[in-house]
Amino acid sequence: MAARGQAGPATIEDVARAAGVSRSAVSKVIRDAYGVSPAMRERVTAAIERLGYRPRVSARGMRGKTFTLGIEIPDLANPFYPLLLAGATAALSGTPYQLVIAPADPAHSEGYRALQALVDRQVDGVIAVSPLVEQAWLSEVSATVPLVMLGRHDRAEEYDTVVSDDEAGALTVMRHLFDLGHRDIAHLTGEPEDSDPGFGVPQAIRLQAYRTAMQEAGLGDRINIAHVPGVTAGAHRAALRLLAETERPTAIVACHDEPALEVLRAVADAGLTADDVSVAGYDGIAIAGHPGISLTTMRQDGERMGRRSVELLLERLAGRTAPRHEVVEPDLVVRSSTRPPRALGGR
Amino acid sequence: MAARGQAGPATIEDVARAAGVSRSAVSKVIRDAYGVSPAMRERVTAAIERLGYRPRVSARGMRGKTFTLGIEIPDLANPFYPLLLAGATAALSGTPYQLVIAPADPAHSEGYRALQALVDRQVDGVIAVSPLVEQAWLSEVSATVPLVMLGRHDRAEEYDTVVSDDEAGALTVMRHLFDLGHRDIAHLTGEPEDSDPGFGVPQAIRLQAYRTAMQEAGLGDRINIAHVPGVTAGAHRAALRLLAETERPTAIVACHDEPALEVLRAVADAGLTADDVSVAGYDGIAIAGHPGISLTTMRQDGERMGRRSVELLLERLAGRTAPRHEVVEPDLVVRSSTRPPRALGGR
DNA sequence: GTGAAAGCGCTAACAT
DNA sequence: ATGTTAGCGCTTTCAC
Repeated sequence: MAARGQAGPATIEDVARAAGVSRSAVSKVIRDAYGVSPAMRERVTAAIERLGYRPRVSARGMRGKTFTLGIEIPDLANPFYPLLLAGATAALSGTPYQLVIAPADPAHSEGYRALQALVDRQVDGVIAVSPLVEQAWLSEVSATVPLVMLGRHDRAEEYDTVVSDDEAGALTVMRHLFDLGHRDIAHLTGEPEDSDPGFGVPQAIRLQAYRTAMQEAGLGDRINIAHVPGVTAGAHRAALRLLAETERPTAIVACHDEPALEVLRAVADAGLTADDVSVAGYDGIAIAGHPGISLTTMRQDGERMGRRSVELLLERLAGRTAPRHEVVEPDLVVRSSTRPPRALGGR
Repeated sequence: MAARGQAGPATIEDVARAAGVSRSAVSKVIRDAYGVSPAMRERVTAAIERLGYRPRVSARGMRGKTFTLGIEIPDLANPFYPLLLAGATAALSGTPYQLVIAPADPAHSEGYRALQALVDRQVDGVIAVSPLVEQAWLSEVSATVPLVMLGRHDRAEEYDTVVSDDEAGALTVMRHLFDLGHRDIAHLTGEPEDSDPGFGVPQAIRLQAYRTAMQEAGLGDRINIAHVPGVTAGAHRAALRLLAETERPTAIVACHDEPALEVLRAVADAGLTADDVSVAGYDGIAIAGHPGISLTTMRQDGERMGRRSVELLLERLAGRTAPRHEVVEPDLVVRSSTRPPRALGGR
């Protein structure tokens, strides 16, 4: 497919020579800019084809765009994130842009590194999913390149945001449990430092909603929060501890689905069932719908969130300057992991 | 953190001026090349810090390396792939290289597009996970940049490969089922075109191993293969069909875990249990260990595979020229989804 | 040990 | 409509 002339891949120069035209002519053709006769376009295209020419993105980058959009993602192992990617990729198909992902270990607040790596590579736009980077730093980054912060509730003037309505979502879960008759509801989440930096991390919002809901239901004294470092990894043990309490909660709400799965595992390991303790998660990952799991959860439309993020970026590249802040509504998916508490005669 | 002088981010020129040295001096410092006095290094470092200078990767790319390794991955939704990424990322920490991921929809044989996008971006090395691209094309690519093909069994002189021993793995699953007493074992896999292009796609190897095992067990006439387009999406329906057969199989082996989960769902939906039909998958994804799932599977060490791929790339960058082909052994994980067939008195 | 200068492959402003 | 040319920010000889 690529027939090279001499050393290394063909350059724009090679194409120009082969087609008997100038470099700028070739450049115009590949960018389909104004001012090329059909005849010339024809010859150039043929030469490009024949030489298997591919423009070097680095070289283009020096003069402007790289046609690359970057997204920084923590923990690809959480099945919610690939949904964002699917949406983002879909929104990009048909455009000349390519999406590249920079993975970032959330544990070490590596978001900075990954985001910086993307910026260093001259991406034309970035999406950040890291919850734990400073707002000021993000503003600084967005002076260089359009930025969308995905999944955090703090708004800034400099960059766009896309979030799900975590407060409404978390309140909906609580209402669902109250409606079933639950009163002793525990909440399982990460370390306080991780959920409190003040810039509206989803887990922090959901935790606060839990508190509010309990208070307003007059259950302030039954508030029971398990802060566990490395939520997903620690959820199993933390849940076992909750289940061993003398006043065992009748329901456990986890800050998202991954730890919720661990809670379900703990319930099973403790020899209990959904009749003994109800479990709810958050995100609506696919496996929650499996009959063996059947986890009640709030579904977030990750695909839509990813898609919107890309669209906001494309708008910026098209010239928009006013910030936009999108909110996506989640919806409750009730499954058999939540049932009335036993005392009320579970079904 | 970044105090800019005038317009746009600082360049090497700005740093040179600020430190009162030449551009090449700065260049030497940032690459820590030979020939810089401690005094100069000191001043330059200070200036870099003060200006918040970051070398543009595009500019560096024009003269040589981009310090970027690319990996092309189909279907991030399959939890096996993030394992590869975790391994790859881990192997890269401490090196000056950054990993970028190019997602590729496997359905459209988009591997070409994603891989090409990476090459266009001048990555210093690529890992390809796409099973369906032509060997010849890969060889061509590897003339430009070191390439590791991950998860395919065809060997080439031009590039390195990392695979798991799929034949041994698939045979092990079959032996496990035979040992339990199963004879009517069905195999669920993708479309023949997807598994047969001749370059050793894992699914094709596993399918062949199934055939071989059945033949050698004298069960050639009970071979029962369901080829379903879009395995994961189609597995549920295909499984229901298998379960409705008059000579219903006592065991179903799926080509990997994702479709196996769908088979489990189908078993439940048909009102059956693991006592009626055993199910096995392949890959050893985490959820297979959940009590609600408990899927028997062959575990592949994805983390190790990702790590080795990166290491092979780094070796190439360090000068190795002879191709290397690594094989990683999978191991059987027995769970409650496989039991003796009912006729034998399943416990 | 340090700096001057020549490119790397493109794009875009400017001739023609 | 087409070609000429001046950089973009860096690395890398090669003099000093």
